[in-house]
Amino acid sequence: MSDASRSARGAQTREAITTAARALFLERGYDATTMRAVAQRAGVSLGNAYYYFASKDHLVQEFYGELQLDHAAAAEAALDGVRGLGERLALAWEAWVDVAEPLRPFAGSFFRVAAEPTGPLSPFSAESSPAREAGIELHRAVLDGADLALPSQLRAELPELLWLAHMGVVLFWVYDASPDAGRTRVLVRRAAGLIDRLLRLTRLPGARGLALDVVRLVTDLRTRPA
Amino acid sequence: MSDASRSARGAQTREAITTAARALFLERGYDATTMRAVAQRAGVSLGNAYYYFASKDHLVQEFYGELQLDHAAAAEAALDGVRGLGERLALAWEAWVDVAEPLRPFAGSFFRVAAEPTGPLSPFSAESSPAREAGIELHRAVLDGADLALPSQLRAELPELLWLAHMGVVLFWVYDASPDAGRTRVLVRRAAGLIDRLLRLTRLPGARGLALDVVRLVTDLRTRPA
DNA sequence: GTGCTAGGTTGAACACGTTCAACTTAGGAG
DNA sequence: CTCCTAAGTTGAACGTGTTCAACCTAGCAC
Repeated sequence: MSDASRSARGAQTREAITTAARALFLERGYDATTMRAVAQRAGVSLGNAYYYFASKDHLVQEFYGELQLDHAAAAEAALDGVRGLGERLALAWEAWVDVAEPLRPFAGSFFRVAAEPTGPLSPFSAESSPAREAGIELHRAVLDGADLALPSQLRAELPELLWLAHMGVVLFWVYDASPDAGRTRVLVRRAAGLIDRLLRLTRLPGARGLALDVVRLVTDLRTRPA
Repeated sequence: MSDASRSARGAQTREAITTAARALFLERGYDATTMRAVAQRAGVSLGNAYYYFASKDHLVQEFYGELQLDHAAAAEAALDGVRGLGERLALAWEAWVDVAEPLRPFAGSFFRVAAEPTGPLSPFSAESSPAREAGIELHRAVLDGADLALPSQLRAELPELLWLAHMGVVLFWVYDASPDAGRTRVLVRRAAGLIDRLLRLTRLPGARGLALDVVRLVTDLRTRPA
């Protein structure tokens, strides 16, 4: 068996499992979906599902990765030609709400899994490092395309700070039960505008010192490891 | 059997269960502690434990309530005679870090339980309403004792906003693996100072409008229910 | 053809959280 | 005393996520 066909055998089974999992998660939600049901619909044995996914939690990581890619693509398309930072931020975050919409039915259970600090799905875990880097990179792109001059120290930290703010938006979204995530959409649009204005305020001497102290705090906390 | 003695019988069993649970959580952590082990150490049957606590999750709610009371008492003592808002906020939050320290070993698992949006332990759930109100009340007291004049609209929303910020601190603390929660202590002390300065900035006309728009966003989001 | 190996596959078994129908006990009513 | 009710108590049973020793299969070396 060649490398290609050897891995093809495995890849096919793996895909069957993710397909079955996606369908069942959407039908019944995360908790009500059993590993046995996933395995059965995928046409494999229970043990075999665990050969490809170390745990039920790892199944959702698959969707998390897809979400990242979809968001990056949607954001890039939406941002084309837009220069204002507030508008760019709003569009990027709204794009996330759009692509994440299908996951809403089981967002809660998904989040409970992600919340485990030592778990593989935690946004701060080593296993999530690629996703985290991609998220920060996306916010760097939001900034790069904007026509807003900022103090360089602040500017350097801003991609990560905006990503953190985005994680806050995600948190809000998880708890948001309004139709079509309407409250999250309100939050996103107006918060983006407020952040824009807040950043412009750093031109004032008083506010500038405060902003730089915020940056200093963030860097200090990062360079003070466990 | 009088009401008092009737409930006394139950209360005694209930206390035996919480005592056993506390000991086992500290010894082994949340996940490694089984309901069977709790029941056995408490000297009751497995089913009986479920007569007093609807689920394993509900066991930790007991500690959460105690934590609230301890925090309120510790904060009140620490704040006596202190007038500066930044210092009051720092002391109140540091008091929380102190009283929460014993829970650190299983804070992660505890948090995973609390993170479930529809779960009883979520800080936004109806079941947590008393704890949430108490937390907001504590921050109102922090503000009441401070010698800082603020726009009234902002002032009215501030207790809840500071409580939300405190939830953010708790979030950071959950993910903080540094010895004695050192990073959280750094965050708390310096963030409190920054918040103080930020609030003073609202005296500037430019910043004031921004602050009031933040307040407006918060109230809009609250008055736009699911 | 005959091994050999590594990747793939299986289902029984385990420990767990949770449920529930049955049982026991305490105290008041007659 | 005897009954009655509500509170309290029990452990077997269920469904779950996860593990594991055993097994199978495809390709390669000879």
